[in-house]
Amino acid sequence: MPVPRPREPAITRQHATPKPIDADEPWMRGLHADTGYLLYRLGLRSGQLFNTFLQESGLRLRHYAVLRYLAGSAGALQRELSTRLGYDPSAIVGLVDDLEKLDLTERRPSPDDRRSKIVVLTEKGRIFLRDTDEAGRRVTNDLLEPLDAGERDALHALLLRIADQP
Amino acid sequence: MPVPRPREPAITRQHATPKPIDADEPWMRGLHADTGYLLYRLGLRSGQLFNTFLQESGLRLRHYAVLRYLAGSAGALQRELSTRLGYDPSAIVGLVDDLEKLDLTERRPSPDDRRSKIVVLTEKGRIFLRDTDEAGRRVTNDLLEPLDAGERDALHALLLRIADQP
DNA sequence: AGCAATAATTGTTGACGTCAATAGTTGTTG
DNA sequence: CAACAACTATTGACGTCAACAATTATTGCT
Repeated sequence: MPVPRPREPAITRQHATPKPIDADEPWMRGLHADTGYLLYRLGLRSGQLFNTFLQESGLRLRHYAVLRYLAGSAGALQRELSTRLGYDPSAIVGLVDDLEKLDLTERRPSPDDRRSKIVVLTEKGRIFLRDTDEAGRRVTNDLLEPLDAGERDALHALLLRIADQP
Repeated sequence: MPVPRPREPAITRQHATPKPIDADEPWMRGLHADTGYLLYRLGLRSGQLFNTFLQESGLRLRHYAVLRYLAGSAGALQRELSTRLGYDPSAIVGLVDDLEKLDLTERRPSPDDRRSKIVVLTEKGRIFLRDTDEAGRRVTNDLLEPLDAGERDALHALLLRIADQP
């Protein structure tokens, strides 16, 4: 017996005035009319590319996110990783476990708070990041192939502005 | 007994020359140093935003993608949806099932091939797209808040160039 | 007629997000 | 200072969902 897949989909708003549909309205112009949705779609593609190049090392994008963050901060509480990367605290546990098993990171006790643990990159972790960085850049180059150098910089700058709001 | 979580992560490449690590190398500059990864991250955020506004109608982003695509093509084989949207054929089945249950789309038999089915937007589907379009634009406006109108256009143009490669 | 290729579909498996519960630790406050 | 609330990391359970393999019906090739 087929269980209903999402929890009972239903259209809430009903329209009193069923205006005629105009095929030239902006919302009718195909998949990529909206910047936000376009961004989502490209993000998917980028993520998939990164995943394929990462999988040869046995890690996934989530692990990479942790490593990447640690590269910029030289030590972070797990709590910090959770909030900054947007993963559940319980997810961080497993990720750091995996990284630790590979000697890419290390858990150190916090001096001022015995509850917290500080996750730091090991030397091996830094080497790993350096080595995979080239592969990552190749993926990005592939993705941004239609743009020239100046356009890529412009894009990066614009994206950074969007990313840097809390 | 704790089962190993991913299938045994392992670093393949080993380095013979352990060069010293320079903290100013580009790959050490934190999370958003790479455009591709930054794109992935923003895509995630954008997707989450879209999902929250969609969830009031019981649909998710994938459903929206199908509707959006159909809006631009006036009828598509499921196979076509699969390849163009990048979802597995088996995923399309469920998505179209859901949309059909809401009378937003309709499966019609293909005249020349009895294996294929043509998915088309119903009138209700078009109305749904029109109604949700405004909400979608609000989401995008929110996301692109730090950019002015000209910059948004520039960003959209750049992203389109990237998206329009096969 | 026989056989490979294709479209939609089903089933299965593993990852993932969410939520609740716990142990150890800290800070607060009555 | 003792009781209690808040917080950190962790574990466990549950439902959802996406990727992959296998199946069925149909088509095209030869």
